[in-house]
Amino acid sequence: MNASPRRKELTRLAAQLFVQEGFDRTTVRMLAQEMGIKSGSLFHHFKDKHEILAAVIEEGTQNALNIAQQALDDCGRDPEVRLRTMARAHLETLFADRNAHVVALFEWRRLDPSASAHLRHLRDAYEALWVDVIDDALRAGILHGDRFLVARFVLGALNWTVRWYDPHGARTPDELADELVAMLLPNADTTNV
Amino acid sequence: MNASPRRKELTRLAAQLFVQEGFDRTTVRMLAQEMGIKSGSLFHHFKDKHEILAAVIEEGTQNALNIAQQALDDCGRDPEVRLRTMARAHLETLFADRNAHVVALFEWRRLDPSASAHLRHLRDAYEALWVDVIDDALRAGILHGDRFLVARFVLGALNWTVRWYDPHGARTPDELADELVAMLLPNADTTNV
DNA sequence: GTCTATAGCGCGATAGAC
DNA sequence: GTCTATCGCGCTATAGAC
Repeated sequence: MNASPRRKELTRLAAQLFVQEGFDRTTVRMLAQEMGIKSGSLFHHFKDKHEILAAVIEEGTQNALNIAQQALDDCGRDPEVRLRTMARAHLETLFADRNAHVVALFEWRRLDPSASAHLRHLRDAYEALWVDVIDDALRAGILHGDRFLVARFVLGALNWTVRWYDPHGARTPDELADELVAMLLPNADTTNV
Repeated sequence: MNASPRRKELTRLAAQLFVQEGFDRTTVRMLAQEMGIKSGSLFHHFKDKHEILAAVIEEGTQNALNIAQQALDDCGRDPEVRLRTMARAHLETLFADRNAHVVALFEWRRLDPSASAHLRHLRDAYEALWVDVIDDALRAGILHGDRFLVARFVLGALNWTVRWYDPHGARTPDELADELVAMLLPNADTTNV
């Protein structure tokens, strides 16, 4: 869609507010103030408030997809390494890149139906990446269970970290990802990472 | 607090709407209609909209605590069984009992600070139950990792099921709980449940 | 305990000047 | 591309009759 640098910047600021306050409680006046303009001017860039949300979610999901794909391309073929790579990439987009991916996960239901239909393929592509990696791990015998269930349980564990994890606390996001993988693959040699 | 049967019933109806629409998008007019009264009458039972949320969350957390505690009391001392029991109890309060516990998990941040402070001990008690069970599993050597991290990962995986699991689909909530435990304890004999 | 009526406010969005 | 000004609506909550 429209991807002017200005609009990109506004989308980035919107993502921050949507994470802090939630979409419903974020007003167009708050968004405008954060962007240094008046609320009326916002509607020159976006046709309505929901289009801002769609832009944030598209950005967040696309970014997660790009980062995960890139990381997978660079990490070799070992199933355990690939699993750890995906977990790290996921937490990186949630906590380092920040905001847009969190909004995509937690405000998806606020999308209007047409935007949701348009963005579903992006989300599905990201989930497909995960199912592939899980599948490799299942075939290698280092994980067990139904591929879709395992993928959703692992993603759930990762997504929920948004609610309790402090990225500036004792553990880095990478360490947190490694702890999750270590819990799932107790027999692997992960003590000397 | 005030726990008249009438208020209990209204709280139950409110929980349903809060899950369907989210707290912010649920209006007092919608709540009143669902309860068969006019919106002004609502404020005879609750001093404001936030007090309704606090009542729902208290109900949901207390109920989760009661059910989990009861289930643990009845299930013996085997660490694996206790873990499975907790997972089943958690999904039962999310999908069978329905609604109030879901609201407690997903709308906690909408509580005003005083209500949040007042209810924190309930949530902590429930989490403490989980950490105890996880601790037993760690000491028995059937799970590995940091007690708090493992508890939060497992709870995250369970909580996120609200976003994708259909309790009327192919798997019952109990089966889903068992699948999660089977993923975590791959060496246990769970094939003949 | 529920009603009617409405106060008072903040919201999303628009119009037209610059 | 941003401004000022404002419309029209729906929201939470209140007041007072019944």
